[in-house]
Amino acid sequence: MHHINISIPVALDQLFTYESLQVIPAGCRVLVPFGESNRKTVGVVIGPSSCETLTPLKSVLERLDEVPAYSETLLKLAQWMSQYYLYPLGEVLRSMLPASQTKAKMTKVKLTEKGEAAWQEREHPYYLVLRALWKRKGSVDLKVWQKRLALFLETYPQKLTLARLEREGWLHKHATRTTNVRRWKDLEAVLTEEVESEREKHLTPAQQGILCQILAHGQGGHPTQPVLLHGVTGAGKTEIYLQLIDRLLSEDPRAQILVLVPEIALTPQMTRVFTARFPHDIALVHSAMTASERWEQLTLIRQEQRRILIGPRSAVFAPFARLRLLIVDEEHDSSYKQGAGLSYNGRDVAIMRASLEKAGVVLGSATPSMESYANAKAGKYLLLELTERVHGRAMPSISLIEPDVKQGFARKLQRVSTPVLDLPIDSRILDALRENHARGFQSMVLVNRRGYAYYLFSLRERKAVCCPHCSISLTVHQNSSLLRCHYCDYSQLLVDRLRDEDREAYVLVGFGSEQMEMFLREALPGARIQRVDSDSVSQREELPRILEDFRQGKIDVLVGTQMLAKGHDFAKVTLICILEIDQTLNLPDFRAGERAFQLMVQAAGRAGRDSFPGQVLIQSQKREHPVLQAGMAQDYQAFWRDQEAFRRQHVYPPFARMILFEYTSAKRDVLEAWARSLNQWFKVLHQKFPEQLAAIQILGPAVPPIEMIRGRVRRTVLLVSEDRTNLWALARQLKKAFMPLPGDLRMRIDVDPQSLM
DNA sequence: AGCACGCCGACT
DNA sequence: GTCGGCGTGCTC
Repeated sequence: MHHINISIPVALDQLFTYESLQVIPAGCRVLVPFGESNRKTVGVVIGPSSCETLTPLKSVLERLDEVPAYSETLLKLAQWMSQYYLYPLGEVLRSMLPASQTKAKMTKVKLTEKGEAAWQEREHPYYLVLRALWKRKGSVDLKVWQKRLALFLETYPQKLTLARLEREGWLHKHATRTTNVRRWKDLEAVLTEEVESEREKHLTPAQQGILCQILAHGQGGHPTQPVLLHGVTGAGKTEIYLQLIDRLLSEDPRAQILVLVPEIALTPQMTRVFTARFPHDIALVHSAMTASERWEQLTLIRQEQRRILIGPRSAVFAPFARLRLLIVDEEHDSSYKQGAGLSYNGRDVAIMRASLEKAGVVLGSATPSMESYANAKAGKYLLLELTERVHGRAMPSISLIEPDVKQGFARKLQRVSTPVLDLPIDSRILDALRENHARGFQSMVLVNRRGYAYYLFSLRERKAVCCPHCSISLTVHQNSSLLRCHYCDYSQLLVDRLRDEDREAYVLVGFGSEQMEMFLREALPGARIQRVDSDSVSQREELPRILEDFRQGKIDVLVGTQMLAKGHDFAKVTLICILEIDQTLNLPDFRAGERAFQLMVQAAGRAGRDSFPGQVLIQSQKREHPVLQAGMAQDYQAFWRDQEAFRRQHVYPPFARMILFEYTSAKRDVLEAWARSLNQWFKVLHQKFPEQLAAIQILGPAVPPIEMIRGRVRRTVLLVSEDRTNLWALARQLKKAFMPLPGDLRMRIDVDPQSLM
C-alpha cells in the first residue's frame, strides 16, 4: 500500500492522504471518496506521503490519467499561483482545465411524467412555475434550477420548495455519474485541409532590427528575461511575431509556441493571419467553444500534433509538451485579468510559466501597461521600441474638439423619439461624419455605455432610479421601455414602474450606444449604421459576422462601446470619434488616465490602416489635461512622465503592490460589526509588529463606491505596499485569522486588482 | 465549497 | 407531533 498526497478542489489550504495499490505519479487526476458521504471527487496527485497517520486512510477509487494531466511545470505553476493569489491549491488546479472537466458528480432536476403533463398544459395551475423552471423538457442543473426558483418566487411569492415539489411528484432529483470526467484519448492524426501557405512579408529595417535583437537575446542558453516590444500601432508587430515563430521552428522543429491574445481579438481575421503562415500548426481556443471543443484543441497540443496555440488568458494553462516561446499580444489589455473567482492575470502567469519552462516570452503593445513599462525601465525586461509605421504610413491625426453642445443634459421622457435640442455630438464632429460618408469612407463612433440612456432621473426625489439589489442606477434600454441593472441583470419594464401621468416627473440622462445609433440614423440619412455592444452581439457568431460585413463595406458607420477600439483592423476606416473621454478620465480610479490614453492611441491605431490617412476626433472639455495632450501627440513618453509622477507620489502601482480584500454580507449590521472587529484586529497587529507594518498602508474597512451588489452589502480593505514580502505576509495572516468566517460573511481576495470599485 | 448534523418556529 | 429553516463544523 502506498500513501499519496492529493489536492482536492475545496476551499482549504491542505492536502489529503489516501491509500493506493499502485504508485501514481504527481500530476495525475484520481477519483477519490471525500467527506462524510464519500461523494466521488476528482483530486490531483501531488506526491507520495511520508507522514504516518493514526486514522485509517481511504483508498483511491480510480486513476484517471495514464500520463499526468498536469506536467511538473504546471504543478509548480499552480503552487506559485496558490501562494501568489492566496487561493486554495485544489481550486487553482481545477481552474486550469476547461470547466466541467474535473467534476465527478452533478445533481440534476428532471420533470416526472406528471410534471411533464402539467408543463404542457396551459391551464394547469403549475404551468407558470414549471415553465419558469424548465425552459424545455429534460434535466436542469440543480444550482441553475434553484436560481430560477428564487427568481420566480421574487415575482410570485408563495411557499414552494424543491422538497415540496418533489414530494408532490412533479419532479425528481438524480445524480449524473462520473462519466463526464474527461480523459485524454489519442486523437487520430487530424488532417488539415490544404491551405496555400502565405509567404513571409518583407521586414522593414526597423522590424529586422527588432527581430535580430529578440533572437540574439534568446541565444546562449535560456532566454531568461521577458522582452517588452513597444511598437506604435501599425508598426508591424504581428509580422515580427510570425517571423520569430518561423525562425524558432526551423531551429527546433519540435518547439511549441503559445500566442495569448485578448478575448475580443479572437476573430477569424486574427487566426487567418496565423493559419495562412503556418497552415498545419495552429490549435485554437476561444470562449465561444464548448468544453469538449477546447479539450480537443488542448489534446492536439498535448500530443504535439500542433505547435502553435492561439487563445485567451486561460490558454496559458495548456498542456504543452515542449513550450519554447510565449507571446502576449496587447499585453496591456484588461481582459487578461480574470474578474471573478481566481482572479489571475494571464500576462503575469505567462511570465511565470515562461520562467518555469525556461522559455522565451515577448510582451507586445502599442500602449504598454505601466507595470510592464516600469519593469522594462528597471532592467527586468528587455525593452525594444518601434517608433514608425511600416511603409512610411503616417500616424493618424488626433484632434480635440471642445463640444458646442451641453453635456450631461437631460431629456423629457415623453418625447424621446423627436429630435432633441441638446445634441450628444458637436456639430463639427457630425459634419466630419457626414463628409467622411459622402467621400465613401467608413467611420466608427465610440461611446461609454450600452443601453439607451445612462439612467432615469426622478425630478421629485432628485435622484436616479436605482437597482433594488445593487447600489447603482438602472440603465435605460430598448428605446426607454426597459430598465436594466448592468451588475445583476435585474430588469423591469418601465410601464410596470410608472403610470403615464408620472412620466413628466422623470428625465433621461446620457446617451448610450442604443440611442446614439438612433440619433445617428437621423443625423446621417443614407448611411448604413450598425451598433456593436454586448446587447447587439449576444449571439456568439454575431460579432465576427458584423465585423466581416464592415470589412466588406456593407456598413458605413459602426457605433458602439469601447470594445470597438480593440484589435480590429479595417482598411477603409478613416474617421473615429470618441465622445466621452472626459468620463473615462473622471472615474474615481488611479488608472483612469492610463485607460484614457490607451483608448485614444488604440482607437487611432484602427484609423487609416491602408493607404488612406486616418483621423480621430475626441470630444472633450479638458483640452489642458496632460494625458489628453500626450494622447493627441501619441507620445507614450509624455504620458509616462505625467503618470509616473502621480503614481509615485501616491504610492500606487507599479510603484507599489496592492491586495484587495472584499467582504460581503446580506445584512448591513453584520458587516458593520465585522468592520469593527477588523479594525480591532489591525490595531492589535500594529502593536505586535510595528516594523513589519510600518511600510504597509491599510485602507479600510471602507465602503466601496458601489456599496451593494446582488443584494449583498460590501466592505473593502486595501493593502498597499512597496514591500512585497511583508505585504503578502500580512495578507496571509488576514486571510487565515478569521477562518472560517462567521454567518453569511464571504471574503474575496483580489491580488493586483484591476479595479477598486 | 459541499454536506450532514442539530436545534428552534409553524403547519397537518 | 413533523417539516424545514439555516447556523456550525468537518473533510485524509
